[in-house]
Amino acid sequence: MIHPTQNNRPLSPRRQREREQRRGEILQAAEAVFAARGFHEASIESIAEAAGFGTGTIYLYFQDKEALYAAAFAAKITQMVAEIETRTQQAGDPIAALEGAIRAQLEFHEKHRAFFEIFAHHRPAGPGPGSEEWTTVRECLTRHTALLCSVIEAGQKRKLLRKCDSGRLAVSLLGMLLHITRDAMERRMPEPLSEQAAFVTDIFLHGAAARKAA
Amino acid sequence: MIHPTQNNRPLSPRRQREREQRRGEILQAAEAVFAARGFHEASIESIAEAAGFGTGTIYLYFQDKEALYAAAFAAKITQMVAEIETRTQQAGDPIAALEGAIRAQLEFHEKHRAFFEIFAHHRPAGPGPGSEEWTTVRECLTRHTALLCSVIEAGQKRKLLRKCDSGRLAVSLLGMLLHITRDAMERRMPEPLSEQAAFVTDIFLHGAAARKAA
Amino acid sequence: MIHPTQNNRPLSPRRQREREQRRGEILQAAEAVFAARGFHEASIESIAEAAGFGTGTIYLYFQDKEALYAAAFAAKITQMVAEIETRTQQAGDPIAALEGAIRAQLEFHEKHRAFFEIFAHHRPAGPGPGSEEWTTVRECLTRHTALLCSVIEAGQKRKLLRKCDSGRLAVSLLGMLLHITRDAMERRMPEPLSEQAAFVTDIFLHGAAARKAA
Amino acid sequence: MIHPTQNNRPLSPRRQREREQRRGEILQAAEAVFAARGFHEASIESIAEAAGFGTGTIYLYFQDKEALYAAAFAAKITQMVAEIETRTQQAGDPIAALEGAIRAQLEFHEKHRAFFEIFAHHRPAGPGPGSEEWTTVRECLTRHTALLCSVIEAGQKRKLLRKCDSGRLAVSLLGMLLHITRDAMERRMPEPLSEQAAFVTDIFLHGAAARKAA
DNA sequence: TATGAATGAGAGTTCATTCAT
DNA sequence: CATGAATGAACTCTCATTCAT
Repeated sequence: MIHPTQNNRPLSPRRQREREQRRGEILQAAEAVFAARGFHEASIESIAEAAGFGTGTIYLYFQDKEALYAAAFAAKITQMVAEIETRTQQAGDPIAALEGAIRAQLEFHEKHRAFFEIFAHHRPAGPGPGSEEWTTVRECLTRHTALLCSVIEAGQKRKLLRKCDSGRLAVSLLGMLLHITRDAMERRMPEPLSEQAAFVTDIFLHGAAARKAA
Repeated sequence: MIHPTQNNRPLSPRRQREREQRRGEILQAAEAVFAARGFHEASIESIAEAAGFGTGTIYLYFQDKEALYAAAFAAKITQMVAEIETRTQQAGDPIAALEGAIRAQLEFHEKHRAFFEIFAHHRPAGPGPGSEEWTTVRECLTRHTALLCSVIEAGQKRKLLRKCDSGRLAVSLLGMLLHITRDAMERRMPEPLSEQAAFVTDIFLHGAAARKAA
Repeated sequence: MIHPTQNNRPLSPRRQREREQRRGEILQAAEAVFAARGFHEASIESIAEAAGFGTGTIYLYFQDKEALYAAAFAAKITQMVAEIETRTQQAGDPIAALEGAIRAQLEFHEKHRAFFEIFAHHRPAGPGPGSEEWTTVRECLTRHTALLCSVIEAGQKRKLLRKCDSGRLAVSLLGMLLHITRDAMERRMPEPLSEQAAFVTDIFLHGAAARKAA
Repeated sequence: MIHPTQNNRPLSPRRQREREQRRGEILQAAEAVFAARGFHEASIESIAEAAGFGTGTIYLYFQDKEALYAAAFAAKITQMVAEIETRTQQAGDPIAALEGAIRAQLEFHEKHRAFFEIFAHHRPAGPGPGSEEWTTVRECLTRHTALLCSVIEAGQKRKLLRKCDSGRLAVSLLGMLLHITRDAMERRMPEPLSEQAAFVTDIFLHGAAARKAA
């Protein structure tokens, strides 16, 4: 995953650690700049400066701009997935886990608005031949969906959720979350996104149809 | 809406028609190229070539690249909204209208895969001060959401749908549709998207929760 | 001088006159636009519009933009030379003629400020191989200098002016006039240029040195 | 005055010197190309090539084409003013200083014919709001006139020159010098310009009028 | 290893000029 | 003759990437 140095002999653990350290700093700067300006508007130079390195240095750690972007992207998603996972594990039952996941994701979107803008707008270009840099990203996204899937499947096992393709359910739920966030941002809505967690959970579980009189 | 030629006196109907014709050709080419490559990667030259015109010609019809993009975008969305609207009007009751809208949109996504890529990915950057070219686009998107809203509200009036913020419902539904499409495309799923219409309708109406024994 | 039509057979006097008429209109528009915007900033289209013709029409009367510029330039200079000449002929003696010429030129500069800006700034590029369009212009400028020369020579014949190279004197005088105008314009001096006529005449005739006590 | 690199921390003296060096090379190339072709006809690419750099490099040293032009212009004028000043300081009395200034300027025109073309032709467009790049240029030109003024005023103090607006006198003299040069160049006169120094001095001091019998 | 000056391909855009109508 | 839509070469300027130090 790490951009290979010219020289292939193994780095000392010390070197290795330092390298990871620097890579991390760059990633963090990259995330901030990409989030603030978007992919095309963010220049390598500005990222380097933000990270406190020279321009050329970036290329010692990342193949090119796309790879850096993909790496930053992946790192962020990974972090989000982790946060969501933590929350689901704290829940007592599958329904609570689901609501936890929903809430966690909305909170994450909220805490990382700028990133979300990019996340929502500049994604890997189609399935295409796929520039291999995106592979990692796609894997992260897959893990994200998979996480929701497993929560849903847990609910299905306990007969709390309908028996139907959990993948489709996960994708649908995710779509709701993403678009609700996008909408809130486009309309600059002031109230916290997480306030919509209950609504989303409710709709996802019980639907929009009026309940028949019992 | 049409980029004015320097000269403001009215064109002969003949000229007028030809102008619209050419404008349309350019828009079509632009849509294809933008969809295939994305905004930044699409060059004006490639669009001009695709349209069978010289580079400079584009600028006789559109202020600049952004305006062209916005126009292509808006044209497409307008078309989609129209198709959905038609379908909802053919339906007998609000629930059928809802399913019609869902199906129509998925079919549209399917028929215009390439466009969808940008539709989903390169949207106006934030609500911001907005580079006025986007105003049209935003209006179209708003009309799209509004259309879904009105269908939902019709259902609410007939007590077929729950009484809750129709906007939120519309946004949620839209999110499901968008993300399901995205997912299908990213995974190059072969079966037609419209096959998922029933599923989406069902989930949207009745939710994912297991139904209590009646 | 007139840009040849495809067809070389002589035009009817009627046609001929109309042609000259149109050419004149274009020249006038060109002068105005060039003066207002400068050579490079003035577009053929704007000139055509100002003249009330189509863009292409310009090319029926002038080879290209440079030729048009040169023609407009020459026309203006010709006009200026004519005005100066008239004034010198009204004068009783060579000294008065000289002052008349000076005053006439300053007045012309003043009345045609915008033109002067261009006149002073965008002149034929060097002596170079000389793009033949400029020949006319150079001839006009030569006639201008020659006019001053003849006035000076008249003064010399009457022993009112020193016997020395009249050409050099003329060029020096012209330089004073041009630069005084330029200076006044650059400093946006409000008082009329022609007020400097007496000063220039005095300096040109008697020099800047203090006069010895007689 | 030097176009700042993004990074504002001070460069090492070494770097600093090299930077100045390169900047100088570019300026020199720019001067040559601008002089040969004029502002609009000179392309950045041609200047870069003449300087032996890549196109982009120019922009590391100058904001844009205008700034480069202004810088080249200003550098040259500064040099001219310096040469003239030196010469005036070597002179024993104001009259000799005046003649020195005249001779020095003519010599400079001669040595830098190509530059003179633009000096004389492409000056800042009007005083206008002024595209701030020109400020430097205007200051230089002002210093030039001021230098002549001070020489003239010295002469006036010693009663060697008439008591009259020194500014007007300076402008007049400058006009003579500029136009004499222009005329010589347009007519490709072979003899050195500096040969006209005595003539100009004489005319400027004593005028063109025939001297009354003493 | 880190740097950042240099690069140059490539972008969007303009406009003098042409030519089918 | 007159037109003005179409053209495309040419422009300025940017920025990802390289490489000598």
